Amino acid sequence: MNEKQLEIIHHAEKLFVKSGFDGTSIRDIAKEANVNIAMISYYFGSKEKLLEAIFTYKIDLFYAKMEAGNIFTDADSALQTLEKYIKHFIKTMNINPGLFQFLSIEGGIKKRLMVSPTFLKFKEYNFVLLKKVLEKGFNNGSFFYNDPILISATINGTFLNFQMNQVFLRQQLNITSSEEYNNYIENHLSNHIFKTIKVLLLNEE
Amino acid sequence: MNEKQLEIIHHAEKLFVKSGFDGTSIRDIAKEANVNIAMISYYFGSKEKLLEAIFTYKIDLFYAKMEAGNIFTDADSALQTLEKYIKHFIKTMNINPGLFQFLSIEGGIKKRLMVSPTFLKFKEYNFVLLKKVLEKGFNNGSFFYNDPILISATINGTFLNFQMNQVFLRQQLNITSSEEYNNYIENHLSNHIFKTIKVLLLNEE
DNA sequence: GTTTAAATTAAACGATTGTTTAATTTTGCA
DNA sequence: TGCAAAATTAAACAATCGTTTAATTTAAAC
Repeated sequence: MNEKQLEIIHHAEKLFVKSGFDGTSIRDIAKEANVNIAMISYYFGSKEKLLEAIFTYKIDLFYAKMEAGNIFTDADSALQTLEKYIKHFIKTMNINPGLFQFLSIEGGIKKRLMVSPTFLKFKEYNFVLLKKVLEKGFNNGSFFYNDPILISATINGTFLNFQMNQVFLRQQLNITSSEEYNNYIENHLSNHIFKTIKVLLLNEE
Repeated sequence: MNEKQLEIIHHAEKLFVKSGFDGTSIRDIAKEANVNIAMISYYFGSKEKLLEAIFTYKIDLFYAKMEAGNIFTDADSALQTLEKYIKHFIKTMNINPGLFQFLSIEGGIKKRLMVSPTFLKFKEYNFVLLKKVLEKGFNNGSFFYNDPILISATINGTFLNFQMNQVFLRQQLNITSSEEYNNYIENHLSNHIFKTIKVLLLNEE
């Protein structure tokens, strides 16, 4: 991918996050990326193909960053691995603030199932990874709540809530800058999610 | 509101949930609701005003249903009130499956801040209600995790995740019908969310 | 039964949509 | 330098968008 294509992807993503796929026009993107309207069809084929290209590009970057995290270390306890996973996941996802929200919305739109395969694979990847993270704890008997589906729903959902609810939450938290908000997510929210899952897993009853 | 207006609202909501606001045309709505295109402008003024009307209509219904729940009973413990709240919230919200997702997406779209006041009030309402639910437990010293913002993020987020992730989750859970899925949400998911918040609140460390 | 207002319709409005065309410029290689 | 391929452009394409118009039908009030 050349520089111009990356420029298009970058600005298209920004606009898609802000206004949604259907709420963003090719001309909006062309203007923002400072390219001719025809260049988008020229490089990507169509608006939908551009969406797909953004999906695969961003998701591949995510995969690479996640692998680079080296979450699994034999010396770590199951709980330590879980903490590493949650914090690394949020940090990695938060490199592009709003991306997770965008992926979730557009990947979930029922009328646009065309992009879903890439997104389903992405969800599958995260789910399999989480199951692997939880495995050790279940096997050695230190984790008691064996339901990866509900656990992943809570991790992803809580994080997603902080992206979709930004206006309200920033108001409540009295946070004015985006940087401060992202810091809150990577620190306080990370800790909250980890603690929540931790007490859930360790509770014996 | 007369019968025809309700018909428009009903079908517009259905289509908005499926395809998003920008992904749904006035003609789509008119066709589905079996009315002339001009009737929408005639009754609601514009497409955006229709969106606003759906917001207020559905949210007002939600308020009424929530109040009818009579969550607060002096005889109940703080934990029992919390359980009632979570289960009643999900049951009420799930009367219109996908509505919470739709409200979250369209109410959060940054370029459409015009509808936000209604939605911000709705969030405020839910937040204040949850704070009231948690109050007793904090006051009598039985709850130890005093952070309503993060707690509400986990409750709402986990529930939202089950709406946005429907395709993937139904595949994982091997659920084929929508009814079965909604039952799962109102039973298993409700229990999961309650248990998660419960152990989080009761943990002393 | 007549009158007045409300409801409903088909048609047209200009603006915007995603995409394509055909012409021109730039680039990289022989 | 000359040439073929790639990149870039402005313009036009038909389709669709939300909205309005003006004419007609239906309903309600007197």
